[in-house]
Amino acid sequence: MKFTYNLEKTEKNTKARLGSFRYNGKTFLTPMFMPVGTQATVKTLAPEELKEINSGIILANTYHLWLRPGEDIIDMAGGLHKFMNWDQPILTDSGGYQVFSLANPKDISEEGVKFKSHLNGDTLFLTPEKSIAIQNKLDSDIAMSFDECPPASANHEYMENSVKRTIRWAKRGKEVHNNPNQMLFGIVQGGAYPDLRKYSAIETVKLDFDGYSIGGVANDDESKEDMYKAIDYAIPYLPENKIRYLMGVGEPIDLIEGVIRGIDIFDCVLPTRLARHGHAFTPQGKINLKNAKYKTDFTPISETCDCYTCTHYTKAYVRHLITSEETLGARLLSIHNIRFLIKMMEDMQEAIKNDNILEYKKNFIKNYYGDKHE
RNA sequence: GGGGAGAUAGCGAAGUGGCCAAACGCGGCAGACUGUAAAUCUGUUCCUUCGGGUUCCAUGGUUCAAAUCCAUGUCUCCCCA
Repeated sequence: MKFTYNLEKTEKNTKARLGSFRYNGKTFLTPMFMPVGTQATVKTLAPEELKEINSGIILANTYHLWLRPGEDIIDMAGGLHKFMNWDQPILTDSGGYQVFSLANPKDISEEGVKFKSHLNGDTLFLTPEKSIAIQNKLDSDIAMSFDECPPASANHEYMENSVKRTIRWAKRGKEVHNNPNQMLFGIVQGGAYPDLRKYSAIETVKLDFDGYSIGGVANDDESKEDMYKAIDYAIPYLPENKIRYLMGVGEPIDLIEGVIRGIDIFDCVLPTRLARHGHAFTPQGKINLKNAKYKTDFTPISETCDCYTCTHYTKAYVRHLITSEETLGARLLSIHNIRFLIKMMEDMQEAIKNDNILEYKKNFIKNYYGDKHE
């Protein structure tokens, strides 16, 4: 293992945690936001740009890299870090989310999951053993157990069977995991059912992973309340001294709610996807730069943001790039949106130190939603 | 000068008697997006007090009914001299 997690402190009024780890001579603090680089790249951004906005871990995807270029080629390149020129931590998702997005319920068996390749329609079969073997070869720092990520709308019976199978899969994956430099995380499922989240957490922890994640949230039409409850149901059963990772969550308000509930790391495609679609996070809420009203707005996206985009360019210019489909627009907005979320995490780290995260939340909501919310 | 083709909503382009306020694409205006099949997808785009009103180069005509048929005019493009 290339790093170990240290829990530094827990905030006085909430379950928010400040943690740290050292990697390649640098110290990283949690709570942390992980930009998503599915295909061994955070879309439109170079590693230097990610470091400049203080990114820590990034996420890559087993399924996508398995299909292209293939784990053997990445192995030949000397592993994912060398291949993509990233010397900070990498977490690889297991392909579990692709069970949700690419497969049908009937394609899921005890053995594994049948997929149709999104590239050429080939029938593929991914198993827990295969997912871990691929991740071992990719040589990421954190591998994820192969899980099923069922829809939030799944009924109790389906969810219970799914949770139990995911635990069996986790066990199978752990048994074949053999990269000593790589941590392996377990995934808690169970939807919004208290008994299943508890059961999943207890049984997953019994398998003794290097960290734990909460998955299956923010799928389909799940309400925010259900998502927060899912976290609350699982957290009490997770060990204090291990990283807790809430998978796939990245709306600003959800990051705050997650941190307050005891989550350490998050990943989400939102900042980069919204960027490509012309949206920007600002302290006063999300804005759509494609809107005509920004045509002649020669002010930065955010006056208070320290990112390269906000310190050098105007809304009108970024809007022009986006509407002209110039790739620099997506890049500048990706820089800004990721920086916005990372800055939130930095502010929350500070707030945890100062035991005033509830005040941070209150102020954030007041600015972000104004009169529209709470 | 002779022969031919055409003029449809912001643009391109279907439609060639009724099912046409008029397909489709682009552009415009908005919306969605939470472990990325996602630089994608959705809605909307003549006017309207939502009852309706006014359109398919112009004018006149045929018809119960015309973007569609006929006549004349205007303009555009192509070929030959």
